[in-house]
Amino acid sequence: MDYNFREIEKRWQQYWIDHQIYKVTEDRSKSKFYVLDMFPYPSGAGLHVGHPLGYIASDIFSRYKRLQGFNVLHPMGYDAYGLPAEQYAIQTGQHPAITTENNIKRYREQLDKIGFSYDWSREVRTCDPSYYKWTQWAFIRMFHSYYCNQTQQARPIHELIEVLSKKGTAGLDLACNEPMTFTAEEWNTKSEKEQQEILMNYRIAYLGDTMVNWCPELGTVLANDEVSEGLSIRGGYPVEQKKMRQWCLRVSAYAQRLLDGLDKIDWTDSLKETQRNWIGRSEGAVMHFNTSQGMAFDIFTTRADTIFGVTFMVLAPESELVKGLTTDEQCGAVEEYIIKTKKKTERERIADKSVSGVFSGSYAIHPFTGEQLPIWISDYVLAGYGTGAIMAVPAHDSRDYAFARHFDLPIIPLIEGCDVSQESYDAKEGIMINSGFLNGMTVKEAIPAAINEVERCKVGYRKINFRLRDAIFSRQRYWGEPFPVYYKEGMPYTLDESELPLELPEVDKYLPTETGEPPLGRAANWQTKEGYSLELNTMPGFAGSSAYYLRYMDPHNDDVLVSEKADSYWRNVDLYIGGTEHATGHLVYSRFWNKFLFDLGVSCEEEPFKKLVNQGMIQGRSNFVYRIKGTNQFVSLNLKEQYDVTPIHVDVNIVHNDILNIEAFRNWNPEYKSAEFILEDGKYICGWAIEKMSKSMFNVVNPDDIVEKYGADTLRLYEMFLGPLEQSKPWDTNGIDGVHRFLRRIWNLFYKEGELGVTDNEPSKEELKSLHKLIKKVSFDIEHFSFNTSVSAFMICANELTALKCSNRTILTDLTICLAPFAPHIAEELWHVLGNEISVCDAKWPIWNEEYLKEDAFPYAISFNGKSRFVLEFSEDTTNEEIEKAVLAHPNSQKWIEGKSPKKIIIVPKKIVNVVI
RNA sequence: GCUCGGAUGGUGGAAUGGUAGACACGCAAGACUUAAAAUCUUGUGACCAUUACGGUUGUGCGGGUUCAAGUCCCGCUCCGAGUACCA
Repeated sequence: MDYNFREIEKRWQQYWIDHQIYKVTEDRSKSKFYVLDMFPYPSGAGLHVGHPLGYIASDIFSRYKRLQGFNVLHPMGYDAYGLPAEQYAIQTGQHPAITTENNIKRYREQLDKIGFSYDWSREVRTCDPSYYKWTQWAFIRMFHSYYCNQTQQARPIHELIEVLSKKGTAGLDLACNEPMTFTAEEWNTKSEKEQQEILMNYRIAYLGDTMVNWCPELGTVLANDEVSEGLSIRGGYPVEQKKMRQWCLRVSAYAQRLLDGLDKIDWTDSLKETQRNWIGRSEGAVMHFNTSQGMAFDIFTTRADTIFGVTFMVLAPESELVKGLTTDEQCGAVEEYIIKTKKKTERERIADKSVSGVFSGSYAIHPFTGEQLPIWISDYVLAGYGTGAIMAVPAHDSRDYAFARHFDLPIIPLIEGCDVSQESYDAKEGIMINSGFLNGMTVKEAIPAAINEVERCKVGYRKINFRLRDAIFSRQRYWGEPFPVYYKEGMPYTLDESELPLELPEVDKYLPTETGEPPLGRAANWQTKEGYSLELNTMPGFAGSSAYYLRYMDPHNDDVLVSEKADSYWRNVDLYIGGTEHATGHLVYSRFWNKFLFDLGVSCEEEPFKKLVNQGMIQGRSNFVYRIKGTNQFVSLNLKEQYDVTPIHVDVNIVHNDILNIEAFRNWNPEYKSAEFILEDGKYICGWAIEKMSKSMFNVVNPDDIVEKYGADTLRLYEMFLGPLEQSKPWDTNGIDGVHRFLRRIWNLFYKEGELGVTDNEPSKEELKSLHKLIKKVSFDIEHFSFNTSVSAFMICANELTALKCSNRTILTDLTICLAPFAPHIAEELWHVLGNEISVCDAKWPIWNEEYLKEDAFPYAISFNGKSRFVLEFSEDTTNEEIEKAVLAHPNSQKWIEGKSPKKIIIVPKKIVNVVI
């Protein structure tokens, strides 16, 4: 019987469905293990061969854990809301729900072919009302919560209302937009609307006027992580800064906890570092400056020690302070400058490194020297960070230095021996000079000393600042979760939780209304609350993906997001596999969202993802043919130098091992119907290059084609064999024959000349050794995510057992179990061939026996002065004296000793003998 | 600019400080075939030698630690990823 993977894979996939092999329940008699993939956005292009890489790795791990006796939760779903479906809807009028549904169907077919062990009964889709009910529910809870900085947790807002009505703001430390102080009497005399406005300052989900990334092309605002270098991540359209009233989530309140939590989770250092940079904690001081105008303002600095080097102040053009600090005679110039900077898109502003600015006309007063410091306005200061104003120390900050040089402002060096004639001295090292009470201190001593003095003189206070901004949560789009919000006298109120889900209405077009309202403004007869109008924005993409891992625990529960029973059993994700591209988006929002739910008592773990592994990207490997210019003649790779040629991308699917299938090429494109070829050795050899996998490069490899040609097991093994999981690497179908041959070799251990040839005799010593070496290696490799080397270990073992002509039942049984996580179909088949009734998924992972791994003799590399020369074998109990004697007496040694007597002989047991001459 | 990775044959990649190049692709030779494919066997870093045994050299570059360095330390070069007027 031959290895007929098509028949085998179809049969066992059906068997797994029929027997509900992958369905899991909360079985408290077993330890749980939760393995999660980042769920995909179902795009119209379908899966290419790069997408399943992480899924295969997580599937191997889940299956391995299950074989070890764990109760494994391994679910899958779809991140179904997103821009591409909506853009497609705008162009074609096709409802995004239909596009999405079709794409999901396609994804599911593709995934099913690969043989994953997902419990599909737990599937979630973010666009499904029964799912987004809980996204809306979490939003309502955020709206009705505030964040207490003293206890570092979210609390229900009614508790705050009670405190405010009794004590006012006295003694409170709350996360807010603007610090406020008022008494209980003041609070109690305010109207409902005024009270609501005040509460908005404290809510975790709040409506705020903030500078947002506005993308005119997409007609929506975007979050910081959706923008890179002034362009939208989706589509690459320019993004500009605009002030808008938007829903925001107070992620910044959780900054310290998000930072601290990183120490408790098992993620890679680089990913943690990326999050630390994104959170951007910096310790420093807020300092208070009075001005010549009488008005005062605050700045933030991390270098309070450089206070004596301040020679001017700078405000961001968007800063509220600009108006009050501009003198009448400078008014025109300032206005002109602000208009000019506003016109620049974010991208232009970043690209434009030239220095610009304008003098406001007023002066700040130095808190220690009383000196007058001119106040400038420049776009190198950002409104969104700190207070939107800085003290400029040109000697020790490169940006201030460039500005000072450009406008010819004074530069005062503060560190002994530093040379500021060409550039600023930014390093925090050296001895302070020109700095009053700080003189003689090192910079490291001066920083805290300066802050202490600032606090003592009451000109400022110690402050920790975070770069992490609140998340902007509104999108002016159709295809997203509607907000469960209605407006009464211009103030937002949430729907009652019993009214959820608020379903997405139908619209006639997926474009903004004529009056510029979001697409939901087109919804006719949308349900309304007592005649009040509903919120027309929708939630962003990350809303639905922020708590999906909790919903998988209890996906059909209509009463709660997740029951206490399910949550307390599954707790959090033990292993999360996905790409690094979510480092500052999804992985921050999810942690925030989960911490909020933790504060609410909904989630019992503060961190959602205990261990996280990033799989690398799979790039494309493009193939080229070389057309001789002006002809329809193509020349093979190694002859192309003799001609003037144009390289042309050719579909990698009609190229095998870089050899072009000429017939397929002629049929590929009518243009090449009559193409002629200059061959080498009768073949046309193509050139190649590593590029992004994309349609336009004709280098997309579809997993379906690989499965059709080689089978799912070969695909799974080959994806792992390609290289280390975490590394980016190009897909190269060349080489897949190797793993396919390996599977056939395994098959041939069972079948000899078409007959099943498994025997029941005692396994030999060599067979046991080969098998147990494999068990040990594979167990170790899976735990360390070194799947590529475990595939190699399988190949070595198969080669050894083939050479030993092994057909032993006990050996083959354990081999089959080891293979099951990697190649489940063939393993299931062979497992049943061996006479087992249950699924191989429920077998028991074998444990290696060190007894079998014992060596009779160990090869010792015999080295002279550290250079290996030859190999001798010694048994474990050979004494050092005997080894020395044997080495020196060996005829090969004479050449290296050259008659001298060795100075020293180092013997490392089982490894090496080094003779130092 | 800053942060974090990485650099090993023709290719993908192995290697707890201890025989560098496992395993696989490719290539070459051979076996089986009328032939091809498939399969199997052998060889395969480079250079030198070849009757055999063998020798020299070799993990981006330059130093260092060590009996011993691809691996550890210091200084570079190049490549990749993330981030960026964050005060």
